[in-house]
Amino acid sequence: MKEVEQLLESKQIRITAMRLLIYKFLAEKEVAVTLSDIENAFAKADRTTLYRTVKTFEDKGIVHQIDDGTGITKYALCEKGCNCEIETDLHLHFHCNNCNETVCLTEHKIPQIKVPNGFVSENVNLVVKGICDKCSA
Amino acid sequence: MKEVEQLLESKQIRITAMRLLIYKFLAEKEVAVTLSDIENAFAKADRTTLYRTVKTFEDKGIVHQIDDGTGITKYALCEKGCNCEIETDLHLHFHCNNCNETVCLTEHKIPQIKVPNGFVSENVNLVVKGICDKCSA
DNA sequence: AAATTAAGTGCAATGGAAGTGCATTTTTAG
DNA sequence: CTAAAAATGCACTTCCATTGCACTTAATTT
Ligand SMILES: [Mn+2]
Ligand SMILES: [Mn+2]
Ligand SMILES: [Zn+2]
Ligand SMILES: [Zn+2]
Repeated sequence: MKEVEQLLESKQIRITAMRLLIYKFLAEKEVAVTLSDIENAFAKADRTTLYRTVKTFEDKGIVHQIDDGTGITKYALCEKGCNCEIETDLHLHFHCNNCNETVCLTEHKIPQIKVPNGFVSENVNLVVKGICDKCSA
Repeated sequence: MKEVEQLLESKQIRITAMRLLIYKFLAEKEVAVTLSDIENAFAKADRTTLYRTVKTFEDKGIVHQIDDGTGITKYALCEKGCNCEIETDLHLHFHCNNCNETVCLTEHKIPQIKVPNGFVSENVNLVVKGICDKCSA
C-alpha cells in the first residue's frame, strides 16, 4: 500500500481513504471501467465523489479516459511513465462485442496515420471491436 | 433531383418531401452533421422525424454514423458503392480541434491493425484529431 | 491546542442527447 | 373511394455527464 501512497503524493494528489480504495479498485481490474462499475463496487460512496476522484486522477495523469464507442466513458490506470497528459495516448483499445468489455492494448501502439495535405494530425483515437481473447477461447 | 429519387427508390426508401430535403441537405454539406445541425436547418420539422429519417437512411445504407469522440453522433452520406452496412466502414475520419468539424477522408482507408493472439478484429474506428485544411491555411 | 483556511465529500438538481409510445396525418394499394 | 400501411409530430422517458451548494474532514496558522 505504501507504494500507492507514494505514487499519489508524487503526482500531487492528496491521500484520502476514498482515493486509495478507488485506486486499488482500478489497479485490480484488468479492464477499463465505467463510473457505474465503480459506483457498484462502492455502494456507500456518492457518484459525484467517484466522478471527481477519477477526474482528479485523470488531471494528474494517472488515469486516462477511453471512448470505446459505447457512449459510456471508461477509465483505466496509465502505465508507468505513460505521459498521456503530455503526448497523445498512443496505444490502442479493444472492445469485445461479446462480453462488452474494453481493454488497453498498451503494447500495441497506433501506427502513423497519413492525412491529406493541409491537415495536421495532433491526436488519434483507435478502437478495435471484435472478440476478445477470453471470449474467443 | 431525379437522380436522388432514383437512388432512394433503389434502396427501398419511400420518397417524401422531408426525405428529399434532408438528403439534399446532407449532400450539400461537405462535413458530417449532427442531428441538431439538421434540426436547425429545418426548424419546422420535428426532431423525431429527422432522427428517424436519418436512421432509415442509415439502415438502408446511404448514410453512416460517425463517432468522432465529441459525444454527439454525426452523420454523413456514404460514397457510391460504399457498402458500409455489409463490410465495416473502412475510411478514417478527421475531427478539427479548431472549427470542431468532422470530415470523412474517404480516400484514406484504415490500415490493417494487428491485435494480440486470441483477439479477433471485426471492426475498427479510427478518428484523427488535429487541424483541418481550412483552419491550417 | 484552538482557530482559520482549504480541500474533499454528499445531496440535489440541471442539461444534453438518444430513444420510445401513441395519436394523427399522409401515402399507397385494392 | 376506402382500407391498410407508412410517415410524422408531440409528449415523455431514460441515461449519463456535470454543476452548485452545504457540510465534513484535513491541513495551516496563530
Ligand atoms: Mn488505454
Ligand atoms: Mn465517413
Ligand atoms: Zn469478450
Ligand atoms: Zn477546422
